[in-house]
Amino acid sequence: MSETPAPNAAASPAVPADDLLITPICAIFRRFLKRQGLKFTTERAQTLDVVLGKERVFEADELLDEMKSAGHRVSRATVYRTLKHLLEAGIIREVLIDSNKAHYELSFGKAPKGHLVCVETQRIVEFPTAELDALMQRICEENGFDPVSHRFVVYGVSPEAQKAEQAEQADSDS
Amino acid sequence: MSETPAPNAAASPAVPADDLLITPICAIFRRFLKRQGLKFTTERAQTLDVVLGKERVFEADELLDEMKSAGHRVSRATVYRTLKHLLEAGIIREVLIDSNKAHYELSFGKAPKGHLVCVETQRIVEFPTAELDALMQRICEENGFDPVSHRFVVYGVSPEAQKAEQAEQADSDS
DNA sequence: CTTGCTGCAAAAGTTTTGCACACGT
DNA sequence: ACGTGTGCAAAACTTTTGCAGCAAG
Repeated sequence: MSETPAPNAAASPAVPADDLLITPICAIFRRFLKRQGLKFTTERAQTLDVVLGKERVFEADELLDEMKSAGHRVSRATVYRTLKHLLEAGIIREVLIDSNKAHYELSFGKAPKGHLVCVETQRIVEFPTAELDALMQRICEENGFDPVSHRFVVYGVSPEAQKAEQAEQADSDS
Repeated sequence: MSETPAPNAAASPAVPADDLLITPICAIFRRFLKRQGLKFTTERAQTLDVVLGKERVFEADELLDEMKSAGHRVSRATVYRTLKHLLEAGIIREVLIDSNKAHYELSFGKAPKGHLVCVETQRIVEFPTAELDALMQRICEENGFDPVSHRFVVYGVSPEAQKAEQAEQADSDS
């Protein structure tokens, strides 16, 4: 059951480049489904809708909660199944933040981002990764690989957590 | 229950730099444990021993199997508990390969490595990441973070998998 | 109508934990 | 002796799956 991680490459054959900017993502998803002999159901539409509202990294359970809050009646199973399709359609991509649960982000049309994660508070800051794309190319060439995507995660202690730590120190001194 | 990912930084205060090259890792682990008021047990020694033999990325269950093969009687629970301590001691680090299970590698004294993963065969190639250390510094400075570590994973299609794919194409043409 | 989809509940896979007993220091 | 550690089995969590009824094309 080892899972193929976010095959962004699948997005390229999915939609002609020209359509990328003018076609609503919803239509793109519908086309993707049709091409695979799959159906565009209410649940899938609602899931996509909530996903499109996400500006940051999210996880499956969080998405489910948000959908229920939005008044959509959808099962956990369906959310997981739909996330798989959104991955294959290249509309979202997987972000590796920790090894316990999957994290996703909207990827449509956007360049891959780096993620700076606070090891104390789990706060996540995104940053652009222009130089990493070049590095990916080079590494792949050197090893005969065909590049698909890359992930760069930096772990550190956020300013907030640093302050909290200092406060703790002061406490133990008293 | 969110888990702190491989705090490599914990390694620095653990052992004076001079000892790094002359002290057996076993002694370093023992010291680390003593400092924390923990005990150096047979099971922990055996786990460290098997871990030291690993040249590549490994996972918890794989480690347990290998230990049993080596004739060590140890429980799964103890392996997991010991991995936590090895992480804190900075002797191993976590490698994010997929979001279903944790992967580790021996990190002692070694610079962080990048990983090139084949999305088809899961084969992993390591590569050095000198330029990424500098990038980590810069990103952390820009955001007021205190750098701890970083992970860079590139996904691609390995030469083997490319060949297999071409063979498949040829098949469907016939 | 035919085929795929949903929800439920159960299963599967990894990691954690409570408890009684055993072992380093 | 004291305070940790260990093993076991159960629990916790995320993700997957089988199945019966339901809905899209």
